[in-house]
Amino acid sequence: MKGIRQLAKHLDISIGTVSRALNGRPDVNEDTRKRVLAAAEELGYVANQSGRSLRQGTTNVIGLMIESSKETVENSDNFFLGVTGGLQSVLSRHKLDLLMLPCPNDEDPHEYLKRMVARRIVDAMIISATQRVDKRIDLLIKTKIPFVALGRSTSGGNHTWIDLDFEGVAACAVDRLVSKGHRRIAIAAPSNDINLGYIFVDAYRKSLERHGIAFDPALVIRVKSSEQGGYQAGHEMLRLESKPSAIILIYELMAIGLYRRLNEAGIVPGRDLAVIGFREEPRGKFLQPSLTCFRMSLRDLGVELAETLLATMPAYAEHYPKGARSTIWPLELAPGESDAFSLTS
Amino acid sequence: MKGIRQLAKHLDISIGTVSRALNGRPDVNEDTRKRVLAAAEELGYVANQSGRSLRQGTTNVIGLMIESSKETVENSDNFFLGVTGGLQSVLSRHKLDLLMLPCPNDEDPHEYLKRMVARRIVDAMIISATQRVDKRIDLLIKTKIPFVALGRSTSGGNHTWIDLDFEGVAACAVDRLVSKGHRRIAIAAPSNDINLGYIFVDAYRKSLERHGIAFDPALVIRVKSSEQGGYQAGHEMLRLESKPSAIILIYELMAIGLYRRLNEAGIVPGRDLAVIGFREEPRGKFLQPSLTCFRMSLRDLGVELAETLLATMPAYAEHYPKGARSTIWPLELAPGESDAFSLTS
DNA sequence: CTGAAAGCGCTTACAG
DNA sequence: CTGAAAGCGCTTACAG
Repeated sequence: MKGIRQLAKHLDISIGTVSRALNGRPDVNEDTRKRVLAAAEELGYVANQSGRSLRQGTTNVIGLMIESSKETVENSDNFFLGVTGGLQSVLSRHKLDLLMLPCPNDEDPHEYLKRMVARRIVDAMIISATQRVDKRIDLLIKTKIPFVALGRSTSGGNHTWIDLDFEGVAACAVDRLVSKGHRRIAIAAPSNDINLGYIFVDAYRKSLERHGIAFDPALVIRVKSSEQGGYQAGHEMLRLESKPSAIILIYELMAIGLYRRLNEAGIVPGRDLAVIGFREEPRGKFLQPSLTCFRMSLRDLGVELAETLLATMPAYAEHYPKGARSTIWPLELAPGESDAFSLTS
Repeated sequence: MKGIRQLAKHLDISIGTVSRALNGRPDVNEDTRKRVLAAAEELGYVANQSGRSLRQGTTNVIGLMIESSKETVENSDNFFLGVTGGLQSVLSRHKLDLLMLPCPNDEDPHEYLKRMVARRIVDAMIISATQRVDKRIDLLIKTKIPFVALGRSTSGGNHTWIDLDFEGVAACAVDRLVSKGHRRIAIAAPSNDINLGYIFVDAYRKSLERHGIAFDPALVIRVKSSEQGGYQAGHEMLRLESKPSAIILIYELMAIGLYRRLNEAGIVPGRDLAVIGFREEPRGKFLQPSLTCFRMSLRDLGVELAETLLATMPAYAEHYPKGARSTIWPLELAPGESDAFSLTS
C-alpha cells in the first residue's frame, strides 16, 4: 500500500479527509489538517499527478513549446530561458508548473503538438516561432486547449497572441535613418515563412512611403535568420548596382555576420554605412562600433504571456480582468554608434 | 462518452481490444488492428496519458532539469537546447518524450525536484549544474528514480554521472603552456560551490606538479562564471605582485570579459599574455586574436546522456548492454592565436 | 482472438 | 466535520 492510502492509514483517518486537508478545503477540522500536513511532510507524501489529473481532468501544468532549430540554439541569450522566469513568477501564484516541450528537429511541429495535446500532458500551451500559416493554431482551437501564441499568424482568426512591435521598430529605424538624410535604406529579412518577416517588411515599406520614399524591392535582402545570414546580407548588399547608405536588420545575430563582411570590404559601420540592428543581445554588445538596436525585458514579456494565457483559462480568468487581449510588445531604442553619421551634414 | 470508450463503441468492439491493438500487442487479429488504427487516426484518438500512467505506473517521460540562472540564460549557445537534440534522438527510439523542467530562480532546486519527483511527472531525470554537495542526488537515490547527473558530485556515492573532462582540459592547457616556456600560470575558477571548480583546480595543480612547478594559491583567481567574472579575473590578475605570463579560464564566457579588461590595460592576448579558454562557443569565435580553447559536440553528449540514463532503467537496460557507466566526456583542443607565442624563443 | 472486470491513485458529491 | 463509495481513462490478467 502506498500513496494517500498509506498516509491515511498512518493517521487512522479516511483518504477523503486526507485529500481534503491537503487541498485546503474549508470543511476540515483545523487540528486534523495540521496532523495531516505534518504527516505528509514527514513521510514526503505528494499526490501522484496522474491520479489527480485523471480525477480532476486537469494537470496543473502549462506547456511552453520550443523548437530547437539551429537558430534558436545559437541565439545567444537563451530567449526562452529568459522568458521562463517571468512566466513562472505568475504561474506559481496558482500552483501551476511550467514545462518546456522541445520539439525534435526531425519531427513536424504540428504532429508533435498534436501528440502532446492528445496525451493531455498540459492544461494550456504557449507556442512560439509562429508561422504565417500555422496549423498548430487551428489544432489548438479545434481541441479547445487554452493557448497563446508568441507571434502573430494569419491562421486561426480570433485567438490570443503576443508579438514584438515590429512595426514600431521598423518605423523608428526608418524615421531615424531618414532624419539623418538616408534615402536608400536596405532591409535584411528572413527567407523562410515566419510571420514576422512579412510584418517587418510591410512596416518598413509603409514607413518609407510616409516619407515619400519609393519602395525598392531590390533593397529587401532575403537571408537566413542567423549570423551567417547577416554575412550573406552584407555580401548581397555590396553587389547591388545602386548601393544603399543604410541597412536595417531583422534578427539580432545578423549584425555580427554583417560586421564581418563589411570589415572584409573595408567598410566601417557608422561611417560608411548606417546599421540598425534588431533586439539587443549579449553577443552584439561587443561589436565595434556599438550597434544601434532595440531593447526589451524578456522577463516582463514572460509575465505578460502568462497573464494573458491565464486570462484565456476559465479557471483563472477571474484573476485577470483585463482579459485575453492580444498585445504588441514594445521595444525601446538603444542608440549606438553604428548609425551615428548624417548624410546631410 | 469520450476517449477509448468512444472509439470502442464506434468500432463496436471492446475497449480491451482497442487498447491491445493500439499498443501493438501480438494477440490481436490483423484486420481488427487495422480497423482500430484507422479509426484512431480518423478520430484523432491518442490515449490520455494520466490514464495510462496511473495504470502502468510509468509516464514515458524523461525530465531534464535545468536552472535558469543568469549564467545559464546568458550562455551563448544554449547548452541545453544543444544537448536536447541528441537526447531526443535516442529517447524517440523508445517512444519516450523529453520534457525540460526549468527550476524557478527563487525556488530551491532540491525542493523543486522533490515536488516534481513526488508528483511522478517523469520516469527518470537528468540533473545538471551539479553541486559539490548536492542533496538532489540523495533524494533521487532515496526515491529510486533512475537518473543521471550531468556533472560529478561528492554526494550519493555510486550513482551514474557524465562529466566533461576537466582533468584532460587542465592537463592539456598546462602542458601546452609549459611547453611554450610558461611557469607562472594563473587560473580563473568559479567562486561558488559547483563541483567542476574543485576538479578543475585540482587537475591544474597536479599538472603543474608533474612539471615540477610549485602551486601558488595566489594564482587561483576566484570569480563568477560569467563574462563579468572574466573581466574581474583580468582585473585581479593585473594587481598581482608577481604577474603570471599565462591564464587558463574555466568558463566559456570569461574570455570575453578578460579580453575587454586586457584591452583596457593595453595588453594583447597571444603577445603579452597567453590565454586558454574553456569550451568553444559562438560568442568567443569573434574574439581577436582568436582564442585557444576546447571543442565538443553537444549533440553527441546528449546521445551519451540518454543512453546512459536508459541503461539505468530496468525497462530499457537490455538495449544498452554497455551498462550505466559514468563517463568522462572528452574535449578536443581548438588551437587559436591567444597562446601562440613562446617565452623561450 | 476477444470481452468483461479489476484496479492504478486520486478527488468529490453524498450521507450522516 | 468525517467516511464510504463512485469514477476519472486507461491496461492487463483472466476466462472463454
